[in-house]
Amino acid sequence: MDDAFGKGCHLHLIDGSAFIFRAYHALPPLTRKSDGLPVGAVAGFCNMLWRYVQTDDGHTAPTHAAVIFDHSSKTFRNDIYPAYKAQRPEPPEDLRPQFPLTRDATRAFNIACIETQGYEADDIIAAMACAARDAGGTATIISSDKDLMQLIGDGVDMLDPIKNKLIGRDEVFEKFGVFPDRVVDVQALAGDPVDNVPGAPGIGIKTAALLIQEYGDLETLLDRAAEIKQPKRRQTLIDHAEQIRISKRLVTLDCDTPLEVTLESLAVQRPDAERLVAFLSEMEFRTLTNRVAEVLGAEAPAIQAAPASDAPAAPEQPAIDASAYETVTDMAALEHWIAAIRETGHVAIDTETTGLDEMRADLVGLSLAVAPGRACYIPVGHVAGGDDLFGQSARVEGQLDLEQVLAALKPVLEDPGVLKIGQNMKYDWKMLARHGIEMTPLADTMLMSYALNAGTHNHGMDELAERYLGHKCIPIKELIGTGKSQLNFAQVAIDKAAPYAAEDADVTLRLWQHFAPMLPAQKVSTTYHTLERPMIPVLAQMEMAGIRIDPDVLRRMSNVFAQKMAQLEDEIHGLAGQSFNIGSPKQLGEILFDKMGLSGGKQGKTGAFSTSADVLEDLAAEGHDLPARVLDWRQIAKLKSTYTDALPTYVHPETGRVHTSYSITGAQTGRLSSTEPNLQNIPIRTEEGRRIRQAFIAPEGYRLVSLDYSQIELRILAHVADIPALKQAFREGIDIHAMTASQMFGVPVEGMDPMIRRQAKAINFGVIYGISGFGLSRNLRIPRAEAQAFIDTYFERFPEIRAYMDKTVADAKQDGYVTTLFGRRINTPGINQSGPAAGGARRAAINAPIQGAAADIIRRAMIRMPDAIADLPARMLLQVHDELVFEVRDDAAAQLIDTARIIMEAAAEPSVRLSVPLVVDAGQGANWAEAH
DNA sequence: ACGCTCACG
DNA sequence: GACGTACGTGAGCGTA
Repeated sequence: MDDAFGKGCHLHLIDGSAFIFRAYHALPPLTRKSDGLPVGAVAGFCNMLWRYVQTDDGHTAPTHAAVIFDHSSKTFRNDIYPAYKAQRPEPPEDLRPQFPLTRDATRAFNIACIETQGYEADDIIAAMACAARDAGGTATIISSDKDLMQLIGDGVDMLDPIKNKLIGRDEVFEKFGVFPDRVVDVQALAGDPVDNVPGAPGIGIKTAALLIQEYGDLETLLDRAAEIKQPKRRQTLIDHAEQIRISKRLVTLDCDTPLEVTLESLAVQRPDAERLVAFLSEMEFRTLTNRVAEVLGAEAPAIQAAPASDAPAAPEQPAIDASAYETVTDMAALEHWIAAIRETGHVAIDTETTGLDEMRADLVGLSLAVAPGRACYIPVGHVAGGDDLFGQSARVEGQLDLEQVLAALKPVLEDPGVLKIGQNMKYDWKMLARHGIEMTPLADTMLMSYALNAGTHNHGMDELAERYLGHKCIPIKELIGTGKSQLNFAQVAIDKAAPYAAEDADVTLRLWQHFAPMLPAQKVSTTYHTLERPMIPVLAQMEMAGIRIDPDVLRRMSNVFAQKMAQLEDEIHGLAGQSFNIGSPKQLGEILFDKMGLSGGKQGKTGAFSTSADVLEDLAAEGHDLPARVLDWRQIAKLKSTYTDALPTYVHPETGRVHTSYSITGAQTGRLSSTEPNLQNIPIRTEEGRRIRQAFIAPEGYRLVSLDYSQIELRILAHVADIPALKQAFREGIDIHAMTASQMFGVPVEGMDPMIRRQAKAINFGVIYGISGFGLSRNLRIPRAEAQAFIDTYFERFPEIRAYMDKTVADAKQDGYVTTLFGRRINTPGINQSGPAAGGARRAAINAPIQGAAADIIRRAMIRMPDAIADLPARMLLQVHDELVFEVRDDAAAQLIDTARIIMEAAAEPSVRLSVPLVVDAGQGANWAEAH
């Protein structure tokens, strides 16, 4: 280990957040050439760090150093005084993605990177300065922040990095009129408008210093306020004594902030030349890369403005060898791995569990990887294969205790300076969150693949390993078997489990190394960092929250449905003249078309008759009763089996709620999908189905709130295709379908025939889907020629739409992908095919940027939502593509609606300034039916 | 395992 | 002129 921190040691504490903001404002908004990622602040930050590392101007050189960052805007000070820093504007959009990069930069410089949830950088700096002094060493704070000046004293000084000027007691007196030990008293009186520290009205630094000089300290002053001669000043101090005391607590930095690292671990290390140069060249900082390379004697890789699409030459890597992994069975070995993680600054992690449902499964083991081929498995929950008489299985000997392992790993898993890499991180995040560990920061190879390859292939690990590493993973089936006799992972022998599990971590790490440089090269860094990765904790928390349902409501409905179905069954069998399985399309087809001789065509490969609702509706319209009854029966059967019967089986035994799972990569367009159960397809279109939503309820004292975007896809179309008529209609807030009908058929919007409006609506939707005459004719049940005539008229009236469609398809053909307004990339393989498949690919390409942009917008809203509603007694529970559902305490529903609406309506900004407004409708009630 | 049907946006 | 077709999902059921 490092030597103890003590006499002769000198600690430098660099105020990272101040560095970032200064760099951001000092420099023009630079972007990375290859992909447009904003990097101005990172560039300035790196330059400052480099200058700092290089400078040796006689000021005591540090033996230890750390860069300290603010972690989040909410700190314990908000509990003391809610308005603290409240009016502070959000950091600019182009700065935000740079925050994590500045952490990366710090690590690349081989300097410790420190931040703590709930504390400001200033608090950590104070605690570390105290610790350094208490240990007999000294500290220098690299900052010019006046709030830190109170810390100056014996053994602690400050250095303004811009002026390169030392700030000591005299400089503080110059600024505050008091010495450092009384600075907080002056600040408490004077307040600080920038941070919203109230202080005493009408008293500034000058007056405050005068008062403190006269009375010695703040408490004495307040006690003896009555003696003050000036009447106004006297009254102010008496009236605002409490406010002044609060102000003092706000500005005071104490030594008690918990530190998550030891001073010893901050020993100054020479930057690893290769790593630093690699980082700088990835950022494409040409000048600095060359300079650093020269000074440190490393080779500067050539920076390409537009890297070739073929994969860069991969460094030599050890082959994947499942027998080479370590099984960790004692704490000393675990500590070794933790040290290795701290050394590399990243770790690939994978959890093994007893099942796929992360709300119910138990942890069986964890695997870690720090470098290719360097991985381990930590078994914690393996049991002997056979059950005993009581169905209990014995825990296998020689495993570490789960809680002990997690306690040891927690600091590093929550350390903002250590990147946690996973494949489908949401799963592992939830597993660990159930044990009180909230991993951050995160990288997810599945999401990286999605950002790069959506539309091309799926993003499961086995598939990625095969495609990108040329490696076939050990199939899980080899361990647990298949079918009825399938084991759970806990029952797998440790010597079989370890190679499999550790391999997963190893593969994940290698995939991360493979994908990381491709993100910037393929220009999807911003998508990954702003639209994919931040979804992990947001969705994990929604899923863990779950939504309450009332099983009794569903059971009653189910009984009613059962009776109705029995009744209809009798009727249908009577009409058919025989008994048959109505649920079998095959048997139904035979009854309808063979036995009864109705007209209807054959379908598809199987040669079976189609009995889809379309067909049955046509038959019913011709006056046939049987198909009409079958339609009724099917509707009820669907509601019963898929909803009223199935939903209660998903109620979690402990939470009493239903926890869906969202797939971030489930849809090609950026939409989420929802499984087990799918809560994105709960009925609403028919009255009977809609009632199922009454079973989705809020607990006593709470309400459900639903907010949904109105016509978001048409609005996006209006914007991206730049259609003046459509944009104007949205700006004026008029009925968009009526407007379309009016334009097409030349009828006034007032008193419009509902049928005409319906047709226009169908066309509007058709456009979004890549309209065809055939599709429209079928949807509207009108002759194909008529439908085609509608479409022709539509394109005449709105020529910009055709231009947009043609351009989108042309882009797709040329690039092999389309992009959304926010830069999401959706690949379009098959766009250059010929034959029938080409039509489908073409329509998908037209639809993807529209559906995808809508998905991007609601993702942006969701990512901002937790912070926005943090102070409300409310939780976000569900997302249904253009709708968000919340649970909120009765008294705060209105406030939640206000807040969430603002976030949703402004979600595109500031990345994209839409030329049409986004409008959000809101509702609330005791259940989802009422809220909608 | 796969196709059909149908629930949603 | 023919091909086929609205875009994106997931679940339950019947059939092979």
